[in-house]
Formats: sequence, structure tokens, C-alpha cells
Amino acid sequence: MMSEALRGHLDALILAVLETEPLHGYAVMEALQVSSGGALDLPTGSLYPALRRLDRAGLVESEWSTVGGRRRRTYQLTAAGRRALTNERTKWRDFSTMVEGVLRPGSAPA
Amino acid sequence: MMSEALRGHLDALILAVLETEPLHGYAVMEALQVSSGGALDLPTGSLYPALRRLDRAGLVESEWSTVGGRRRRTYQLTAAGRRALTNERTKWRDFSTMVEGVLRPGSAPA
DNA sequence: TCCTACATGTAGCCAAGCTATCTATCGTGG
DNA sequence: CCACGATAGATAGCTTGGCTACATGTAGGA
Repeated sequence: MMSEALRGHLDALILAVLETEPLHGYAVMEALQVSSGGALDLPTGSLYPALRRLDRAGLVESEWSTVGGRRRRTYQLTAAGRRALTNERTKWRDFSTMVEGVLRPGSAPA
Repeated sequence: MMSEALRGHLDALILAVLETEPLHGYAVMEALQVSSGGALDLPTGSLYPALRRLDRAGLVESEWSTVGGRRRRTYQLTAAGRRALTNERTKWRDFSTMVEGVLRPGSAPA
């Protein structure tokens, strides 16, 4: 849907929903759906690789558990993850300001 | 710099600077630098392929000329290009609203 | 029994922005 | 005179990361 646009911003979104509490993958998916007002319907083929990427980068850490017979891998932010989130928020603000400025109509010449 | 973040948004930015007047490639580059407040320093390896893409998509059309011994290819928006720009603006607004909503801190639970 | 929701994961595709490189003109400074 | 920076255009090939499609398995309801 907004596939191409998401590039480079997904990590920030995932970190953001993990900020308030640890969540397992599927719950991250649902949290993103809710907090995006239904706009973000992330396929599992995007979500799970992204989580592993964040894991490898040391921004989240995971722990396995079994709830109701189903295996869950629960992720929580590391200290580095929280720092990264702060940084991502700043980068987003800069980026969106930049786009807004260019997209705004009427830098009209003579 | 903001390389990955730009993905999927560059076309909109280019269409935007072409809205007020036709420009040749190099001038598009400069216009983007100015209207982004210096934040966007697009390499030619990004710009020229993007312009050709927009051309193939029928969103701009080009015309060759020679000014001061230098060959210029000047691009201007087509009707479809203007429609696309309007559409891109809407899509950007939706996208940024979505990201803003997810990134905003404090969807805190109990 | 079958379908849906829950839950996790991978292989391989593809688009698009980037680096590096190339060509060529013009003006300026050493 | 020559080197260099700004102007002007272009392409080959790399890389990245989100997506499609697929695979696996449990639980619960129709």
C-alpha cells in the first residue's frame, strides 16, 4: 500500500511501539495497526526480518515463552534501542520538515 | 545521509520543484538544495535516473537546448504530472500523519 | 472437519537511491 | 597555457530492505 514510502522508517515505528512495554512479534503487528489507525497492515515477511535486524543491531533483545500452547518471542528495547528511538524521532522531524518545505506549493518566481 | 529515508518520496519532490516552472536537470538539483534549506544534496546518479523514470511514466516531458555551449535537457510537468503531484501531496500527508501517530510517545498502557 | 486467528519464520524478487566513473564546455586564477 | 571548479548530462553496478509466497504448527469455533 504505502510500501515504498515506508523504506527506512519501519525500524523507528517498531522501536516506538516497543517503548512503552515489551511485545511479541504478532503483538507488535497489532500495536502498529492500532497506533496507525489501521493504515499500517504489515506483512509478516516485513515484520519478522525487521525484528531480527533490530536484534542483531542490539536495539532490542528477545526472550522465548509459551502461552496457551503457542511459542512467543517477546522483544524489549535495550538502552541502545531507547537512544536509537530518540535519534530516529529527531531524524524523522528533520526529514518531514524538509519534505514539507519542498512539497509546499508556491516557491513561485516572478 | 538520509538516503534510505528518501525512498519513494523523491519523485514527489522533483515534481514539486517543477511545478512553478520548467527546469533542466542541474537546475532541479539546485532548486531542491535551496527549497530544502540545504538538507538535500542529490547526487547526479540519483537525479538523472529519477528524471528519466518520470519521463517514461509520462509525468514530465523534456526538450533539448544549448545555452552557452552547454547542452541542456529541460523538463516540464505534463497534465498527468500535475495530477500525480496533487496525489503525492495527499499521500505524503497521510503517510506523515501515520508516522507521527506511531512515533508520538505515550500510547502508554496501565 | 475446516476455517480463522494466533504465532513464527525463510527464500527470493524487485525497485530505487547511491557510488564511481565518464564525457564535455566554460571561466578563472596561477 | 594549464589546472581546476562549476556547469551539464549520463550510465553500470551495488546495496538495501520491504514484499510476495510459502512453510509450519496450535487453538477454538462453526
